[in-house]
Amino acid sequence: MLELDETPLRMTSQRKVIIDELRGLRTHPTADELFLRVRKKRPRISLSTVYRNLEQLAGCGLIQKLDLCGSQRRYDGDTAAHHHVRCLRCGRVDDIPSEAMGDLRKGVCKTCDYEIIGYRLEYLGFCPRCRKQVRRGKPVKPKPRKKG
Amino acid sequence: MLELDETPLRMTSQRKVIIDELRGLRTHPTADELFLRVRKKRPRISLSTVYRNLEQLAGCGLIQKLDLCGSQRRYDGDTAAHHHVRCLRCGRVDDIPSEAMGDLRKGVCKTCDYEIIGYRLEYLGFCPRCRKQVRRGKPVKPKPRKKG
DNA sequence: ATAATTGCAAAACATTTGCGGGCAT
DNA sequence: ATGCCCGCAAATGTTTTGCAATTAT
Repeated sequence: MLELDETPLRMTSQRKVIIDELRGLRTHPTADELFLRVRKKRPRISLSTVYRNLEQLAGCGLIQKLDLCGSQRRYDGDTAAHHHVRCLRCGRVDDIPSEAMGDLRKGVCKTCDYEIIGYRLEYLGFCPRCRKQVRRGKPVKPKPRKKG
Repeated sequence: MLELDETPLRMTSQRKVIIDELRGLRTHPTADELFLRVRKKRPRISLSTVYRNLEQLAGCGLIQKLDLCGSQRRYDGDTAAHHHVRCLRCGRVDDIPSEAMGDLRKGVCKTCDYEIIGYRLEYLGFCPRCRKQVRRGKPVKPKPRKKG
């Protein structure tokens, strides 16, 4: 597993607590959930520091930013590609172990223990127009920050 | 297809323009994208009216609220369940026609004409804890609005 | 020493809500 | 006439950013 001291990032205590806490969880917390936990160990830490670090750690490949349902982004200490289950009632998010993938019809999934109601599938790629732009070397820029 | 006059909603001109515009698009606009278009026909309409109507129309089943990648919610005039492709460069979202589902490996999808880079799969259901709550009749409430 | 990083405050964004007046029924 | 709905403005919730002080290198 990639470690903090193998990156260009400085090893601050805040950073270390953030990454340790995140890696110790299997629930893929939002930034503010993580903030509440981290604050128990470092009471003076700020929410911006948490956000900033999550961004940087994801940029270095030490953690993964998730873009799932819901209004808040979630973060994952496991950088391997895998899928997730989200609870429709409490919002908790867990991993789908690869062994469970065959077991995901309606009803209770034996391996992940969720009652599966449905799923959401979104493909990602380049539309016809952008394919050309990308081939011509124009960079992938997601969309200007506001006001067109 | 379900129509406006079959719902308890009043048939205001704003509402009609919103639903017509949305149904005429295949790109699943965000609220503000739709607002810009609708404003050409009704220059005095407000963004809140667009949001409020999208919410109500989705509640009545005339349109569909989408919860895809990205920071903004998108809306779909087609209420049938289906999947989507999102362009990683411009953010455009299109339908995946069901005939295309077999054609979605890496490379250019013949039917939808996107270059497919990957996909995102999220299962939805009830976690072990909430399963019990739901069985006891406790309602599905997503999470209190803020401040615990 | 120097440059990255922090905490705080404020800005930026996306969405929702309160209200008084207007319009569909 | 009733009350749903509109536009406007303000509030809310999430994430980002500017800045001066602090800290890892």
